[in-house]
Amino acid sequence: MRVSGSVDPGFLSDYIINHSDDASSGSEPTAVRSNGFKETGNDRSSRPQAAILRICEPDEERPRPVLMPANGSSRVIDGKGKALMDEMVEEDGEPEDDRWDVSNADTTLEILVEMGFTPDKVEEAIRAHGITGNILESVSSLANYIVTGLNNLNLDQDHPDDRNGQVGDENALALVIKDSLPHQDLEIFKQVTAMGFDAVEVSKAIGICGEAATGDQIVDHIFQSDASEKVEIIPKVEPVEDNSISSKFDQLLNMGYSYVNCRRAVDTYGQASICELCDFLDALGEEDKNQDLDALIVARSGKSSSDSDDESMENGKEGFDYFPPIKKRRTGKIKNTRTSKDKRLCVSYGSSISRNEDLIRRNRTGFGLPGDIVITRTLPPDVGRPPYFYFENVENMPSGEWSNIQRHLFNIEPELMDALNFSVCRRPRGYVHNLPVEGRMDILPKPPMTIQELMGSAAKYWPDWDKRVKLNTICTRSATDFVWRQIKDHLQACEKRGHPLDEEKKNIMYWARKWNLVWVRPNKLAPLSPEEVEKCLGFDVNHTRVLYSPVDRIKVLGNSFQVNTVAYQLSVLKARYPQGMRVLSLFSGIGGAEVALHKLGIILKVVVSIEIDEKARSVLDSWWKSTDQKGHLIHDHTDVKLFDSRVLMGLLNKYKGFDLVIGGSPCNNLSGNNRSSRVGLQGTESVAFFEFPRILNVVRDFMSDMDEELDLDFSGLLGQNNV
DNA sequence: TAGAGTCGGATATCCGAG
DNA sequence: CTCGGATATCCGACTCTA
Repeated sequence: MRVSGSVDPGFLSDYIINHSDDASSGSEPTAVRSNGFKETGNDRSSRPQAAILRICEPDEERPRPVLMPANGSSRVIDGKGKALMDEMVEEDGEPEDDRWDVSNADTTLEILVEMGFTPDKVEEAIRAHGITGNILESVSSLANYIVTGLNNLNLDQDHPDDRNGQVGDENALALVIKDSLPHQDLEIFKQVTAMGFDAVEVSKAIGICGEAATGDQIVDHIFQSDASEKVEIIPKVEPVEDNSISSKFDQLLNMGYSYVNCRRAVDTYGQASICELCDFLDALGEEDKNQDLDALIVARSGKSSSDSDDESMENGKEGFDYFPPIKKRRTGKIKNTRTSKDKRLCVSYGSSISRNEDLIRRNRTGFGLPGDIVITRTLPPDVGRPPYFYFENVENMPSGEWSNIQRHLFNIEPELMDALNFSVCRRPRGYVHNLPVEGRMDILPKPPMTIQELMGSAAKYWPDWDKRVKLNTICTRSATDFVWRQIKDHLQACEKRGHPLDEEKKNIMYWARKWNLVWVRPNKLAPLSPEEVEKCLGFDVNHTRVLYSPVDRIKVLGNSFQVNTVAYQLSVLKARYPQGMRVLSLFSGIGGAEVALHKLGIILKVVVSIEIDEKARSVLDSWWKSTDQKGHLIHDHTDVKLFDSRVLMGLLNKYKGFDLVIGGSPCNNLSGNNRSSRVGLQGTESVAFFEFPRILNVVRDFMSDMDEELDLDFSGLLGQNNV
């Protein structure tokens, strides 16, 4: 296990910069969070770590919530650092390290004291570590040195006598922290640091998340914050009294392991201790090594974990509802079954996968298909609440881009779904959403599920040697004459001869698969018609007819959702919004989301649709009119990049918020089909993705503020009633 | 490890309207 | 003849699957 306890250099550099600025100005401090929102000193939710850690006397009021250190404190330190360094040189001689720099000693000492460390502790750390020429490095390494000791504290010691020097310096600092935190914060601080998270990170997270934050939220924040990426956090493991599988699952989740990995761990080794499960999860990160939990367990306890758990699992006595019935665990050594594909997925999704997960991913069944047992999931309360959001994009992105998307969408793992399960065509997509997953339902009528169903009477021309039942992904372009030249000779030879040769079959099938060609007459292949594509994607026939040009119709359809797939995932909204929904539809295209909601029978009270393509907009307009919608379609905004907060706030105020933010951002720079500019999310078109979280956050903040106001109104009413 | 699949882009050429 | 829109042609790499 790696050593925990490090300090975010980013925070420190900010701190140092702010420190130097503020020391001279003395102005009311204001910090800017990474999300761009300003935090003022009067807002308790913005209470930064420096304030939390600041030392205060027992009778002193809680430190004022400022990010900058209190003015004047440096005067106390003035000269002490340099004196200390001089003393060390006198004692130990001049160090050989040329980075040893006395000039920064005062500043480093000052900053550490401002951060809340006792001068004595800082002095001890300096004596042990020295000071380099770089202030940031010095502060970071010294703070780590001290905080590592802090993490090992027993914070439950609460005897007043301890303050009088009966415990060490670290405990003195711990008690200072206790004094400067309200009871609730302290409990959370203890709870989260007990998981092994860095005390400074925890303090910082508590400061940002505010008074009402739960332990889960603090952990989430740490993982979601940019800072967390720079900090290697290995949870420490405490013995647990509650040995139920669900409890272990919760604990592992709270420690910050991914949902998928937690599932894998308890699925495979539900009866192992938390400590062992953590080792197993850590081992998953060792991609090139075969890990064997049994061996770990035996090495630690001398007893195999496989003795007793099979029985209890078979009995299913835990009643665990996080996932389908647990399979009997394997005994003996665990082979490293992870293929290179798994490893790539690890990079893409930030987690590793088990055989079951592998199966789910290979079939792209997400949290379960209609009729399956649904795999439920747990989202942090703050993430799982309305407004709901739903983001879609191609599954096969350049490596790491799904991870990037996740980071901007509350670290929710994408649900991999292939429209093949709902229609005749492949369409492997990733969906990041905060929708509930229980109670999903399919919409009727179902689209054709096989090519033969799709082709109707023309199916009789299908040769028996073409074994295709499903189509490949529908793209934005059809086959051209070039394709015909490739297969024309083969087809003509077939016609003359009456049957194809193996080589001809192979060539014909290559192009037929590549361009989704279907048999429309004997020995005659053709690309799908726009009407057939509409059927495949779950739209009504002639949904795009308003465009007239088949090329345009194919293009806008190729960029669209598969309606049945999306409707299945959105179906949970039907019962929740019986009066209808207010929808903010980004990258609307031809209205796949709107059509899905409509087919679900959800009333579209308001749809604010943003789509840059005029042709696609005209399709949605046409559909809206043809289906006689009673709600409002706001279709004035074309470019999400121009959809700024001012405009958005106007709409939010007008409609009192949105219930759903939905959209699939451009995949141009992500699709494997793109040969010239598959550069990832930073590409010219795909960069528009970042507008999704930007807009979503504005909506969430607005809705959150509205909820608070309602709460206030409600409490006011209660008060009146009480009177 | 070979085969298969991918919400595509840039440029050249064609064609019809004015 | 010019211009603009539509169509044709050429362009691999990355990733998953069996």
